[in-house]
Amino acid sequence: MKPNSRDGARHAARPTLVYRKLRDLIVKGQLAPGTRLVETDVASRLSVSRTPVRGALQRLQQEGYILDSPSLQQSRPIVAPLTREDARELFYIVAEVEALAARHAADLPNAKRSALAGRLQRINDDFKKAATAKQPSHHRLWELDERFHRGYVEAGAGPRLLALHDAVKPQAERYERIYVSLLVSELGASIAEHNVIIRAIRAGDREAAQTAVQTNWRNAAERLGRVIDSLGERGQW
Amino acid sequence: MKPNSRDGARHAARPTLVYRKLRDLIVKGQLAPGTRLVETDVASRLSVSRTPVRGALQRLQQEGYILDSPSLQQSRPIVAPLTREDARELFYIVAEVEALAARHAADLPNAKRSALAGRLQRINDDFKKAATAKQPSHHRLWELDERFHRGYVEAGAGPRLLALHDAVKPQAERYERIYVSLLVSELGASIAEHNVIIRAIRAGDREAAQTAVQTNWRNAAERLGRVIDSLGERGQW
DNA sequence: AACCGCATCTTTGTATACAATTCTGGCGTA
DNA sequence: TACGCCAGAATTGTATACAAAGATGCGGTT
Repeated sequence: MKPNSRDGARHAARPTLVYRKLRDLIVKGQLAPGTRLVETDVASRLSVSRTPVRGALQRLQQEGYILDSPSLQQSRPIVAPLTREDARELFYIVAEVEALAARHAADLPNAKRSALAGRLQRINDDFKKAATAKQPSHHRLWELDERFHRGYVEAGAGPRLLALHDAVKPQAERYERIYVSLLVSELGASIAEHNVIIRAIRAGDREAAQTAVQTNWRNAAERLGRVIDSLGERGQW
Repeated sequence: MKPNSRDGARHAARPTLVYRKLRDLIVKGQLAPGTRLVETDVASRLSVSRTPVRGALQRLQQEGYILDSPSLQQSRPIVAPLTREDARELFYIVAEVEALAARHAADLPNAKRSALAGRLQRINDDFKKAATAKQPSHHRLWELDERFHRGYVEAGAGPRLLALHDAVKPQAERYERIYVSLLVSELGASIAEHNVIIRAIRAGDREAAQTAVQTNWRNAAERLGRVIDSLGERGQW
């Protein structure tokens, strides 16, 4: 029984596929915080052996998506819980990472910078339109916000910073996805903060760009904190 | 070698031992940049099977100590090269990570803050003494600088930020270890910058603390960049 | 009924066999 | 000589067998 006998199509490494699949399930909330992850279960569910699953679990653990129960000797991984404190710390980290990228984006040569600013402006305009629609689509709002931030990160970050961003950001997404519905009412603040970012990048003012992004994420952290307070934490019992 | 602070008195798992051993060899430069890491070689050299080695290599790769050749299908890991660009990006990342920790340290209650400031002051005084000795010990200088920074990071960082710091900082150490001998002449600047950090923490001024740490590391990046220019890069050919 | 001890089951850790892929070197041909 | 091709070696990828550690539950004793 060799599952790889006839699947010669796309060549993304298998452990990476397992990793992505699990990460996706965790980020989207399908794997609830606190869930035990059993190697053999995951393996049979995804039709691979334990070996690639093990690699994927190690990666996920290192990035913070799963934790080890402090039981000695053995590992016993569970999906990381979502707590108010963790959210706050995480958002403050994202703030610094993206702010550094924005700083570098503001240092780009003039032509690239104004092209970037234009792209961001258009995304933020769409964002505003989507936010003021009668029935705002959560998914669309989330996607536009994501694209906005990704825009300057990709433009300004080097390979290391980009890797760090890719590792950290999806964990913030875990929180955003759960609480997004309750944040819709405060979208006006986001739009205004985005505009400050755009202006700083267009002006090539690195300090202003860095600060504006920090402010945007720190404010988001505070908004999220209030929502978590009212809704409760998940996976902590 | 010093055991890591947060992994307690328990026997470390074997993959972790392999991971630490390899990381140590890389950080200390015993495993030269560019070196191929062959699973079976590492395994036999450390008297374990390929399984735990594989886990260790995956962790090292994810953290950036080793890279995969972009050759298709298979992995073929090599020790990450040391380049001027990488050093710069890395130091700017450390700058933000430690600066965020310093910000939080400056938010501590008064008693803890001044105790911390006192500890840092003593370390920096020792640093100054060691720097002005007739024959400055590189190892001692490096250790005191390390302790200085670790002081406020441990005081201010939460679990996530601390984990991030532990993952990123040793990579900066790779550069520091190689070029430390050429940086001794500029220690005066470091001492002065450290004092700015101490004053900001003692005053409880979060913005000043964050900025002071950023400045310290960005200046270090520039100093290091000049040294690399004159000495050349490693593992890149 | 509550509790303890022990056998068993579950789960993770390690080693190893085998498959798939990539690299190397030599040989023939132009 | 230069080039390309093929066979075999080296290396990584995957599956699986077995070992070790921890959890579970049953039956007996009080």
